[in-house]
Amino acid sequence: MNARELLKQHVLKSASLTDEQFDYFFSHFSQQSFKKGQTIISEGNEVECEYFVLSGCLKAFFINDDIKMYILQFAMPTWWTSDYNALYSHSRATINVDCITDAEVLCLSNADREKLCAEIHQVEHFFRWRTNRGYVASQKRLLSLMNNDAKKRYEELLTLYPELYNLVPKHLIAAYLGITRETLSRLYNGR
Amino acid sequence: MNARELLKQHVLKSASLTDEQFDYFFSHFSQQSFKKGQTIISEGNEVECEYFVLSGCLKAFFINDDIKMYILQFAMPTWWTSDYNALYSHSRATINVDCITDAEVLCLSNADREKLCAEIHQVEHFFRWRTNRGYVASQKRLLSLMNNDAKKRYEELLTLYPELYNLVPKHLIAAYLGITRETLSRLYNGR
DNA sequence: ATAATTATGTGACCTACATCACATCGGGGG
DNA sequence: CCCCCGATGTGATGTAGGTCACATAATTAT
Repeated sequence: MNARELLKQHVLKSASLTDEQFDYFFSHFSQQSFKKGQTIISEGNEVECEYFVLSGCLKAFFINDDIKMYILQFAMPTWWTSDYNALYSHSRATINVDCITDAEVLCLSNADREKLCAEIHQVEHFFRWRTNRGYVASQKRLLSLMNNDAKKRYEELLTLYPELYNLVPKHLIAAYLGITRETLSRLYNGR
Repeated sequence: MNARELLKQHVLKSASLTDEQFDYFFSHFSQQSFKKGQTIISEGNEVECEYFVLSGCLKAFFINDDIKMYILQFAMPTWWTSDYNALYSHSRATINVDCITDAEVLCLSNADREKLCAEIHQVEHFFRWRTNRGYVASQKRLLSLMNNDAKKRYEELLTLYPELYNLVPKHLIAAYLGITRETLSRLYNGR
């Protein structure tokens, strides 16, 4: 499926746009290709855009003072990602986004999103629901982090996104779960 | 300040409604009063409404199988709360909301919110931004939970919301931080 | 193909926080 | 006014997961 169709099917799930409206909406996106390992957003820089993943897999992550990485989000096809804190508040990025595999994305600028939301009520509706779902998912992950031990969180992740198992190196899975790669290795190799 | 003015000032921060629009918007809210300890949403029941806090302090919390409580959110004046997962997906509540102090709230039904969002573009805009901010806050808390130890999280919480210190019993602060009351006690009484 | 990274496994030991047990304090209802 | 229960403090001990160290397998670059 091409970029236009993939985005269209995704958007129409939660908003009803006419064909003309969608074409206008789509005209504000630019397609970009990245190689495995390339950085899309890096800490300290301005953040202009959010990204809709067409193919491949990205990660949004934070590096702390001890150079430990924590992964906020994996982003696979039809997922959106960015440093939303920086994007919404027009501040510098505090997280990074890069490519776990080669990837293609559609890029939408903050200014264009706001313009489109103001111009087309249904676009605003779409973005409200996208964030609603993100918010609920984030709350669930918070609860899981407080309530479940590492093993349960690992099983939960693989149940929710089985495709990650082969796609993503284990030390990144660990960084998502909030544990070390050693602990993760011990979890599935029985202590 | 009365309920109408408090909500109006809150809404106008991120949306521009005319006086008539706001009056219409406001007419869909119903005011309710609760006593300390009263339950507003309880696990297993249908969730109809979300709540805008006028006065007092609520907590949204989860109780796990071991009867341990985890607090997802405190809600103070001008904050919104509900079980959004249940509310949005029309399922039964998996979390509870009750009153830490006597409280007054404005109650808006899910159906009315959607109706208002569809009727008034600026209302949809308002709710999009409200959730945007909630999403960013939730991501920050996730990072903090993974990256910082209990002491740092405690200091962070008190810096962000100093009013909680006198308002909320310590065992609830602990339940928010994801630690036991004993550990919290040891943190600020130097081991 | 070979060298150089990068990812993963595994042991020994350490630490933050949990658990359990019991003491004390303080405020609201009878 | 007193009693009782919820909130808090504190010690002794248990444990999940972290840290460090080193070995080995799998990719990537040359």
